[in-house]
Amino acid sequence: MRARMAGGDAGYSYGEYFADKREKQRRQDEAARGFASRGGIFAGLVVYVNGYTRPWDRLKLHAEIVKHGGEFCHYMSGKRQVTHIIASNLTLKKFVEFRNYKVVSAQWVVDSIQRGRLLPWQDYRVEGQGDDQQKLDLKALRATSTTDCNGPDFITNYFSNSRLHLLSSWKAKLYREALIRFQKGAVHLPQGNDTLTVFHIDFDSFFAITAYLYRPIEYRDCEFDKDPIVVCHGKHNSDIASCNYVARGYGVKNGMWVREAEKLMPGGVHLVKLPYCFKQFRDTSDLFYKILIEEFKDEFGGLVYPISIDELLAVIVNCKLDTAQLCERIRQRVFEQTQGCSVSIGVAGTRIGARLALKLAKPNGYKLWPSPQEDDTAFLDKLVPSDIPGLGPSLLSRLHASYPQVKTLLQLRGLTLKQLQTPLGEKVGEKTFYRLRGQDDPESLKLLYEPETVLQRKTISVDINWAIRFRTIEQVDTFMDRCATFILEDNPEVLTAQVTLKIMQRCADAPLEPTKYLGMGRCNALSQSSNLGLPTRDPGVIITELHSLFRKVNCLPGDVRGVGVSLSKLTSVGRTVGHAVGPLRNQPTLPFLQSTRTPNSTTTTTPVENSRKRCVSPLKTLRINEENDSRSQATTEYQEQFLSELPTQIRREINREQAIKRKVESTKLDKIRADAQKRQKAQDTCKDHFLGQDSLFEPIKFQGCSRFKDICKLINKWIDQTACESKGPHPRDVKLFRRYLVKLAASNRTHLLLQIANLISLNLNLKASDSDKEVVDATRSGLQEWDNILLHTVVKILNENKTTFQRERKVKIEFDI
DNA sequence: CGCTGGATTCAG
DNA sequence: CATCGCTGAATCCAGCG
Repeated sequence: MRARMAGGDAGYSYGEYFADKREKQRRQDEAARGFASRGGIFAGLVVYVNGYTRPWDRLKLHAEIVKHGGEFCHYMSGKRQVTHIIASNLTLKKFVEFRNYKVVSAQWVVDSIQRGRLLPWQDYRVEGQGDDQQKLDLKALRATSTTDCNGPDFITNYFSNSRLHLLSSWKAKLYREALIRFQKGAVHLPQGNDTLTVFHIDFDSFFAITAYLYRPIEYRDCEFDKDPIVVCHGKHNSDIASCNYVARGYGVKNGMWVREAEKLMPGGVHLVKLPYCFKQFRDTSDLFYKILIEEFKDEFGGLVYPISIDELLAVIVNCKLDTAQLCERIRQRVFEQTQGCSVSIGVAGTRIGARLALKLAKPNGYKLWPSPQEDDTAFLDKLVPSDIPGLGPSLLSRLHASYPQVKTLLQLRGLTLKQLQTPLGEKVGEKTFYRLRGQDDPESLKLLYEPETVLQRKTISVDINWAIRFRTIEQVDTFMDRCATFILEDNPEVLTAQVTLKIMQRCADAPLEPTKYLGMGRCNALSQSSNLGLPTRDPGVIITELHSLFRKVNCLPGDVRGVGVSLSKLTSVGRTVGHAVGPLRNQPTLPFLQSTRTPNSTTTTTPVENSRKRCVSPLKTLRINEENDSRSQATTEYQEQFLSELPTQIRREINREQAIKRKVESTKLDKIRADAQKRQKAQDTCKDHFLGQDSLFEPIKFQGCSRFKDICKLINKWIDQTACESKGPHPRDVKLFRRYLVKLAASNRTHLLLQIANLISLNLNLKASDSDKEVVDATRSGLQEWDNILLHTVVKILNENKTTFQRERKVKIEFDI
């Protein structure tokens, strides 16, 4: 509207006028650039000039940039992808506005043209100007940037820059894809008496070569075969993700800090530090697998098993081909199609043989391991103990402590099985014993013979141990919520029955800020887990559990340096066979734990499924209320919602056997009391960590228990005992229970209250569906009594504390969007 | 003795 | 400016009934 008024000519707006002007200018630039200078030093750059500049002004800059192949941009429109901004000085406001751009002085253009190549822009970076107060404000504004773990986008942003997350998540992806390939059938798996030829194929310094091939223009001068090259984020305490073989020649190793690597450089040798290029890592890996899966399988009938982003096993059953020739062919194809990445290959009749042969083949070669009949001592002699898979730094040091004289691999092979097992443990000792003899153990053969079992994930988790800094417990809670949400969104099909929280706690004597920027420093790893009883993917249930677990580990928020959330005892919400996440090992026999069918099919919905859905629902109801119209929701309506989910209405399922089992298992109330007293005694003598002076909360006791988990167990036992009797719970016990709940509410621990409500609801649902038709009458009053307690005591107290409850929930809801 | 939960170790 | 120290599995071990 404003544009139309301003423009003199009706129908020709400001926007259109400038669009025309820009287009005209672009055509002029194109012409000025001419044919000869196409591809000049600024090719691919789009430059914007902000304000007054020197030594060249805007006009001169425009002319020169265009002349040398760059594009000139007159306006910072959001759509245009400006790569560089030229300015002499910036107000802080502008600096903030341009913080995601490369802001350089005009001198950068002058010098680049003079030197005939694009100089590193970082050397000409322009900073913002302002007084200290302004700078302080600015600092606060940056603090909320991508390295603030309390920001909403932290996890995503962190992971998109983490090589280790790339490795893990990529492996998960490869496993999923391979699982589908194997489940599709039509794959001829090896049989017990087949002869295998195993090809272990691996890129030579994958990240380094890829980062080199796709390096930014300012690094164009380095050479992969001459210069020591590493991939890293920073310049001092940054991990080296990958280094080329030239760097390895100077003693550089993956995982080393850049500062250490620099120290290894002889005088005059410059260590080239390339930035990551995550997209190309992924694309190159995709291409690698594509080449091997399609071409290799189609031509030679090979099976492909994933190992990692840059590594795989290819297996041919009863192979009659020339393996050396095959290796050359594979290597050549990968090299050509990736335009410069070399892979090495180890070949053997066993996995371990192929693995060891690969060690000898690297870099840029292939090696055939001798057959079992041949002598392998010459091969083993070229390897070192750390080349044996499974022997890492810790176990090697244990070995060294036990046998200081044993240095070489052959000496290691000289040890007996017993001698290996003493320092390494029974299993690892045995595996090592066989590996030293070129033999596979059943464990590692499982991937080849039963891939579906191995490729199936049994736990899923998120771990973040960098940039973790909290001040308040609310921040910890929020962060755990985000972790849980991240996992659930990443695994849309899974249900979990166990959640584990791992906290990295700063060692008491470790400095508040470690050497590494935002690193975790020296820490204790603390973990706690909790069984949920029934598989669920309700964020509310999982989040509440995590809050409770964090309080249990008893770590001050300020000392948290890492957070890990892990879900285990997984099942699938799955529909049919062939799903990525299927039912897993040792499934409990309760009908609830079996995968359900498509939920919206009314004709096939059984009472069992009904009750399962209801089991998880009370919390959901609460959530929906809160999210939709929490303010206007009347208490009565709120209770009605809850009431509609109560088990009395679904007490239709007949399961005599389970009802009997439960009765047999249920214990006497006296025994429960005795247990509680015993625990009380134990607590009086031995100070529980939860009761320590540093405890975040004053402990609240119920029946002599203060640990929330014990209390939950106690409540379950109490229900087990009294719900199936005609009398129901004793009024005095109910009174005590009520008193406990009120205390919980009064101390703002609404999440625990919620957990108890959920726990009782789950238990009652279970009872209701277990009840035999004949005992319904006898059990009705006990169950009804418990329904009453749930509704009129637990939920009532929840309602009375809705304000705190909402405050607590509100934080969570933000992340559910 | 077998089971469970927590800690440690490794690989890539 | 730093900097992006993940994740799943196997194993071990203490404590329990």
